[in-house]
Amino acid sequence: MSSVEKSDLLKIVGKKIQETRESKGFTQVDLAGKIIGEFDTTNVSRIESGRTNPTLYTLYRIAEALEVSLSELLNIEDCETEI
Amino acid sequence: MSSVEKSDLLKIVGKKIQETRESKGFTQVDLAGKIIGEFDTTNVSRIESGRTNPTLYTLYRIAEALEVSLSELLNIEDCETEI
DNA sequence: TCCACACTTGACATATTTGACAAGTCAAGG
DNA sequence: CCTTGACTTGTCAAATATGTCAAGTGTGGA
Repeated sequence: MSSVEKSDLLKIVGKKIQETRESKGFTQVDLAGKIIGEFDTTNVSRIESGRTNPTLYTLYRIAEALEVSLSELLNIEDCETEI
Repeated sequence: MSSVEKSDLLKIVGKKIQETRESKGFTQVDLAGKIIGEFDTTNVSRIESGRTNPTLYTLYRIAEALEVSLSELLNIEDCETEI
């Protein structure tokens, strides 16, 4: 509910993606390789660092590659907003 | 896990947004009005019908306006994939 | 019939994501 | 040193999301 700013939202979600990826022991290269369709490590990097505002479908493909649900990946309720 | 196609994903999420909006008794106009920043009913319509692939921040703003979490709004696990 | 409301659809300009490639940083190891 | 691996950063073209306006559809009420 906290009405997070756009740039903070992107950073929070990016960090969540990064944490999930690392917890699975994947590198960004691994992740990009597992994603459906074409996907460059460049994009992984940009999304993880919050420099880009990914689309729903992109988030979905990342969630799939990370073997978690979209819902889990975007569960930012309990996130420390320590940006 | 079912590896939904892009167009189906957009329709499923769109429908979920519509259902959530209607359950709150909002019209598309109400919703657009409650969304942070500029937002047109045109966009609500396009997103609900799955004709557009919304960005993370757009989804977040919609979730806020609907008073649900992003995670809830994108919980499509239990969705009938009856497209 | 006429009007208002809710929603859809088309077109358009602008901004931005995506995808692709090249180059740069930085750390660990040979 | 030098190389390799992981990641970042820049640029570019193409596709598309967003924001805006205008017009169209359908429904229900006065």
